Amino acid sequence: MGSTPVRVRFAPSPTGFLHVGGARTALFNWLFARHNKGTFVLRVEDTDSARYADEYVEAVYRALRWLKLDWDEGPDIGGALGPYRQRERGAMHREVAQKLLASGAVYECYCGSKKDEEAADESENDDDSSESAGTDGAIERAKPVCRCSALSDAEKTSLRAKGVQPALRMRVDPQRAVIVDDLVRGHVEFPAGTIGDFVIVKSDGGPLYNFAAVVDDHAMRITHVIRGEEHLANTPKQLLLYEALGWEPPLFAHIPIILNEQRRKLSKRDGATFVNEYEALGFLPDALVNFLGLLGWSPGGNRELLTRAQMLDEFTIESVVKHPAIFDHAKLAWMNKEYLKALPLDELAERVIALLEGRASIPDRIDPEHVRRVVSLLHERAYTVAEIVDQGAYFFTRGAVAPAPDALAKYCSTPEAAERLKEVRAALAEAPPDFDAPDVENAIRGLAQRTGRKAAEFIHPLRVAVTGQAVSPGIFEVCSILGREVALERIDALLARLSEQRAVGLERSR
RNA sequence: GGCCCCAUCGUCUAGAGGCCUAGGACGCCGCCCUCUCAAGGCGGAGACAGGGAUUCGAAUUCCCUUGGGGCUACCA
Repeated sequence: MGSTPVRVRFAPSPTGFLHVGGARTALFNWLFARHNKGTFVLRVEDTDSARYADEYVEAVYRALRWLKLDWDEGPDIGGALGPYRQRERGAMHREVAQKLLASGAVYECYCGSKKDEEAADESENDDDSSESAGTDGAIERAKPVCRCSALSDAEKTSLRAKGVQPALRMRVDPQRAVIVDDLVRGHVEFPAGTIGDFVIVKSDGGPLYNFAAVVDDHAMRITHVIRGEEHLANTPKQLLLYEALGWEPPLFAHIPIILNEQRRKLSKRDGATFVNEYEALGFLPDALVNFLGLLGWSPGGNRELLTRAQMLDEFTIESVVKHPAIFDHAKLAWMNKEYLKALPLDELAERVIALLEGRASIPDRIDPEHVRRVVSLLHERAYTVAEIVDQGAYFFTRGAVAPAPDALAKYCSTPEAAERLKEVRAALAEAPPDFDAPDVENAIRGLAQRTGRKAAEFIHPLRVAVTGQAVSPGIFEVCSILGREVALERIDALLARLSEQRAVGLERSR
């Protein structure tokens, strides 16, 4: 088909942990590359020294690896078109900048940063507010015109003598228009007048995003730039650069942004937003990938649960939707639950143990065989691995459990409940030595039959006794897994507590 | 403010002029099962933002309005 092999890149800026939005962008790039048998490049955009932190580069690798999105070229593994860390590409950036300066496409600008300007502004004027509208003063403020393009050589040298270092500014013809033919958005036209002469190299010599991205994408022979929609407005600037350089631009695909429940760009305040947080909460990477893949893309039809292979097989840019998507935690949770249910018990048990072992105080009952049995009961009741650990806390320790107040109130508030519990205790004490689930069941059902009561009358207090909670998996299995010794011990503990409470209650009512 | 993008159930989406009295999934509600909770089964409520135009026919095309979002840095 296409004569040129596909090359795409994911170019995160390591100023924080990998965001789910970034992960989704990485995923789409990866899917596109793999679907087209192309190359997936990882490039680290670390030119903003103010915000960049080295540890975050590692965090990005880690998150990507956890998601199993493998890259073919990158800072860690190298590649023919490196280096893949933007700050190591300074020489090339400078060279291209010089070329642009020599051709007259850019000019030196001595205005100083906008920040300085604003600071100066604030100290003077203000308060002429609204009424100056309509005059061209208002227009000028909206899009300040830089006059440096008209500076004479003499003026430049004198400025430089004063120690003013110039930035490099792109000359943009305000009359023209720039057209972006986007793979997902179609034909988009930008009046260049609204772009203005933009800076490509800071006065300290550092390249700016739009410039560095163009130079690097070209050098790395990127064929398709797949990135978030927030970059759509940057694209005309980059296209202008390609044009000035005489380079053929890549194809662009701007994928919809991910919003929070408030319809805002996802931010830290929206609960978990970083990939590593999902890892820590016990989400499964395949589930996250499945969920993220369906945010802004659909294979068509009614399928929801897709394997990586299926996604990879069917992914096309054309089927990416245009509208933003809200990150729905409830649906992710459901999806994770589905993956949890499908996960082999051994593997789930390993994950549970890993989580348990990471706890400050490691519980005393986490041998693999035992955990496997526990997990077989809990794996279809929990949304995350972390939930299994929490819900099953009473399984991982031999000691007594503190009953939850609501459970106590619901099932153990009457003297009858204590009576039933005593009877259960006796019945369980006499159950067959294997103490497997049917043994427990027979013991309790038999007891119910003998006494003419409903099994539930025995089961509920028993559940509170052995789990401390009003809800749990089937009680017969729970007791069996816990073992007779632990079960009886916990029943005794509750019984003791109940009679104590009763004594206090009588005391009070006196 | 300016420029740009977007617009189907609460949410993710299917839908590329008649197949749509708009389908699926999550969530929600009810019933069944049942020792509680899940799981499972069955059923239910729930959307084409509004207005024009084109057409025999519009969720699907065009225009306007409204609404939402993004960008507007010597950040990326």
